[in-house]
Amino acid sequence: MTIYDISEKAGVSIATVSRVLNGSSNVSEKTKKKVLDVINQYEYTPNAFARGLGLNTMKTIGILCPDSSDLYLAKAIYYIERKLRANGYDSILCCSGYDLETKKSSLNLLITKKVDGIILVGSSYIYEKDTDNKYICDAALQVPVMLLNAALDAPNVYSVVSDDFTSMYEATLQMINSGVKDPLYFYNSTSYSGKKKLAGYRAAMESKKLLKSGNMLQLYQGSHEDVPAMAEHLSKLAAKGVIFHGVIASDDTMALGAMKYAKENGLRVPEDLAIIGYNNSMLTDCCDPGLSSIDNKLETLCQHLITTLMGVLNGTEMPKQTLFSGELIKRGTTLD
Amino acid sequence: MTIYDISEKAGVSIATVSRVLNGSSNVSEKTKKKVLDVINQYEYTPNAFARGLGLNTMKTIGILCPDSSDLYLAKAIYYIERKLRANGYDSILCCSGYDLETKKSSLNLLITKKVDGIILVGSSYIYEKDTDNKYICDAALQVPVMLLNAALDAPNVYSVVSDDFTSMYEATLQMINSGVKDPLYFYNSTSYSGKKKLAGYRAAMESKKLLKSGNMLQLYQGSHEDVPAMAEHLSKLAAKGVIFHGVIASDDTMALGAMKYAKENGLRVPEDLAIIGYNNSMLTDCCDPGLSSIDNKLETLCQHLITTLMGVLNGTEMPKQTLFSGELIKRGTTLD
DNA sequence: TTGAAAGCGCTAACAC
DNA sequence: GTGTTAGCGCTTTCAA
Repeated sequence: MTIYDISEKAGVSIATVSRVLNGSSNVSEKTKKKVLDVINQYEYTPNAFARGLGLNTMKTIGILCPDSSDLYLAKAIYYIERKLRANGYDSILCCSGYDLETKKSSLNLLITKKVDGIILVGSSYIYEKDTDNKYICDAALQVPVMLLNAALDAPNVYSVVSDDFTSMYEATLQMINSGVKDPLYFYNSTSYSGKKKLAGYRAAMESKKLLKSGNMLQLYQGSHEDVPAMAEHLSKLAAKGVIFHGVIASDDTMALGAMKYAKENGLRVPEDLAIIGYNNSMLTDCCDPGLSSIDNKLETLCQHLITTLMGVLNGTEMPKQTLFSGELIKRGTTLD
Repeated sequence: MTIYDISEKAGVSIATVSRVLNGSSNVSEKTKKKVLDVINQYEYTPNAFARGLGLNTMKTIGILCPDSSDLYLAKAIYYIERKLRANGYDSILCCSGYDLETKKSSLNLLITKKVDGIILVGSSYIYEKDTDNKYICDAALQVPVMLLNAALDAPNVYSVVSDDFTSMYEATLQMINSGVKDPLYFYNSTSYSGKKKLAGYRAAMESKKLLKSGNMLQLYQGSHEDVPAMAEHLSKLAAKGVIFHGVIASDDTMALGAMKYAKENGLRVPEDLAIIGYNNSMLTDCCDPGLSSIDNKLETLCQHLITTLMGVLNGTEMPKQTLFSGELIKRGTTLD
């Protein structure tokens, strides 16, 4: 069933059918009804490819993320997909992995598919070296590129980020002020946002003249989901004689690693070991006591990102970068 | 830049360019190189819409799931997306929610987009009443429909399921045999697979003549991620005088609810309360002791589902339904 | 208010 | 081994 069939059965031209289909005003009520009746009768739907070819768009946005099964990224994808759909856009999902090369090829693939815009989910897409970020600038030559939780100053690239520096800075201060003078920073990523968080911790510690040893900065490099391995990392550290009465983790999973370490070593939480996580995910309620964690307002970020993207696609001038602040949600793993 | 531009610059016809593009053998090495050089020089990529229009396919599969942020579904989507891509297919992700009406419209949307096949992720798409499943049969009139963890006997519908009945049956027996004579079944879904699990529990209990009260079947109806509410559900139950020394949960999150209940009520796990979860997710390592859980081989299921879909798309005869068995992974929350 | 016709960029059948 | 040409189904300008 094509537009020709409908036009024939309705006794009008294909142009008129097209007008009805696209809600053009220049059609008499009478013809409109006639056409609509035929369309409904035959349950006709226009061919999306032909329409795409004519309009040069299929109203589709490419979502690129390193790993859609990651708790945090999955949540982001969920929000983004829903909000895109509410704006009449579809989303092509593409998991790129964490390698620069596979990221590049995934991004190119998306471009090839003629998406109207691209959303890079997570901070891992931005690299330290400018030359490593060129692949994003290249993509932005074709379609607008949106960054969630990462920032890059380049034409046609828009960034929506959480103020990880300040969140971490304040969380660290709060822990120090509650009496923990030796909080350890436990992280697993040196991505764009990873660096901001680390800097926030450092700044807080240095403002109190408490950063005395590099041992307080612990980079865990195993699997992002392997809680026992995280716990073991801390156990080994303690066995080496490093002393800490608090852990500030770069995400909730890492914080659970600290929880497990505490349990295994007979430490009371928060009295012997205070813990703060990041992301305020469902994991915060999965342990006992509940995990204090930083809420970085993911849904707000996603909402804003989509709003910005829609504006850009409409040709409206939009802010190149937007920053939202986070908030520490206190549960049972912090003192005070 | 179109195929015409390339053909002109290379001094050949568009048919030849098309042949080179599609790896047709009937092109001399010399012309091939000539064309390829021009293509590379101008970084030409064919227009996907035009190709889609001609071939009537964009090699895209629609993935429908109720909630892509759900731990289990997110994992499934991840596997599916990767395996599709490995087979040269893209995926359009669409979150439908849990309502029948929104499921219907999401499914139709996907059809409208002319996807080559549709994957329904999770058992919530299948209803008790046959008439409620008609929307799936309708969709299957257009494109093959794959069901993950649900089954429906209809033309052009293919099902890949985990043997939840047997898994639950054996898990229950194992708990009974370890000495727990009053395990409670704690569930939150009456979906296709939810029913299978429940039936497995019942069968095991009845085989041992242990199912004495409906109180042993506890349906929790709150948020799927609200662990404290789950714990509270059990606390209230215990307060009412219902006695149980084991909990078999329909997923790991529910099991964590039981863990929290135990903690809050000073019960030792597994001595006073044995617990078994389902899905063998990352949550199993998020608590102390580690959660015993049923591994339903999600990656295997997904792999098989994609293989089947690819076969169907190639016109190969494929099994309409495939069943995989699960396995109880014992950790610290079970006796014996 | 309506219709005719020219693209949109590609594939594939057919001719040479 | 290569070129010609007829679609694929729609949108949109231009005439009427």
